[in-house]
Amino acid sequence: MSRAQLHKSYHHGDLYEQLLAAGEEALADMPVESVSLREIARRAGVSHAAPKHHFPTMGHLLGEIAARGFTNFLNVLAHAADEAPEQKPGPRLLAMGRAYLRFAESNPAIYRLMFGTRDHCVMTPHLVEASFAAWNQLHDAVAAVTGSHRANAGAVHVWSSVHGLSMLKLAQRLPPDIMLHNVEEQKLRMMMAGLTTET
Amino acid sequence: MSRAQLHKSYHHGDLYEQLLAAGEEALADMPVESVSLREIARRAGVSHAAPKHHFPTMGHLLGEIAARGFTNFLNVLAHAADEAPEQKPGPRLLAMGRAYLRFAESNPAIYRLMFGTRDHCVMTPHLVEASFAAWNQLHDAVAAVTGSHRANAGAVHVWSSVHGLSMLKLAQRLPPDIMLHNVEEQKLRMMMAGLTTET
DNA sequence: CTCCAATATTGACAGTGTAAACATATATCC
DNA sequence: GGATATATGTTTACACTGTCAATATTGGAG
Repeated sequence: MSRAQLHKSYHHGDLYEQLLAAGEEALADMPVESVSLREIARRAGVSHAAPKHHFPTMGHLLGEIAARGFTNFLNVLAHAADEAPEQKPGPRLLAMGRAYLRFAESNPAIYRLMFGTRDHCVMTPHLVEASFAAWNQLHDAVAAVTGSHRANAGAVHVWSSVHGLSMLKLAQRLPPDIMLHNVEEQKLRMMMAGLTTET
Repeated sequence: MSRAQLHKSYHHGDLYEQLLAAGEEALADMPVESVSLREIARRAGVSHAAPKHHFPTMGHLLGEIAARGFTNFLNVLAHAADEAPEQKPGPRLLAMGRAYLRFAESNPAIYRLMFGTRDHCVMTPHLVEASFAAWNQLHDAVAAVTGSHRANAGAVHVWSSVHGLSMLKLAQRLPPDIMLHNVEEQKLRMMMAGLTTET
């Protein structure tokens, strides 16, 4: 056991982190149905039962990955709002909407995990907290546009819109010739118009 | 083999139909992660390999179930439009929107299958056709409101809205105290307002 | 230095989807 | 009508999965 000490000890060090990283990696570069607990363990260079000591269940591992997805998501949206061409509530919200669509498109597997109908991931406290934080962020951005009355309905309206569009695109349930960039922009504007129209 | 002839012969008769029915039944009354091909075969009273002679793959079976879901869905929406309190394009579309939300809520498993990100079901020709028909129905209902220009963007807008709301509710990604019936109605009205506002 | 708790491995188990080999019933042809 | 081919069942086998129990190794506290 002389030189093994340096490079690779029996105990892994921070397998917890490594498993999360390996999981995100796997979700990013292989078909989602092949992402198994054993595959993630393989990628972390560890036996198939090792994760048990860090996550009671595969669902908990995926839940934690989803939680990270949410906090990353929140940061991306906040950044987008701050980079909006004009620092007023409307343009800020619109910039967040565009960033939302971009996030879903470029992180499809993690996005599905975040909003999956709990087929896989367990509602870990971290996940509840992170997803709630994301909701609050959106809610506040909407409230800045609508005023505090109608903020709830407004937030539901906006989130439904961008989430629905993201999911339809991911699931490829839209006719293939329809989703030109232009249509996406028009759709976002209809969303904004519905928000600010008094009825 | 005297009396067995009457009740249960070796050959099943129409296992194809029975498998679809058993699958729908299973999706309706057990947690989705327990719906396996073998479970469906069990429910149809047949060995686990029997389905192979009717569906090349479990994905194809599920795809066919999803296709049926879509045609049922189309009928429900058409009926709702015809029952709208006022036979004008706006009220008809609104009635369809409400029916959409109701359908998703009362058929959660099949709805998830229909719009799932192809984790499970295969894009069978039937499925492509049925989902395309549903899209066309919605597209026409929207076009009747907006006129043919902006019909594409309008249909994307409407479908995204109701689909997104349905999915968020199914996935329970909305704060639990927020989704009062009132909010849902407000959201639908914002959707309609966005549709008809010239920008 | 010793011993314990933490954390890894190995092996087992029930369950999965698919495929191949085998059995039986139905339909077709002579 | 009886042989036979085809459709459609069953059984068995395989590789894989998530989880658990038993075992091995290690780092750190006393």
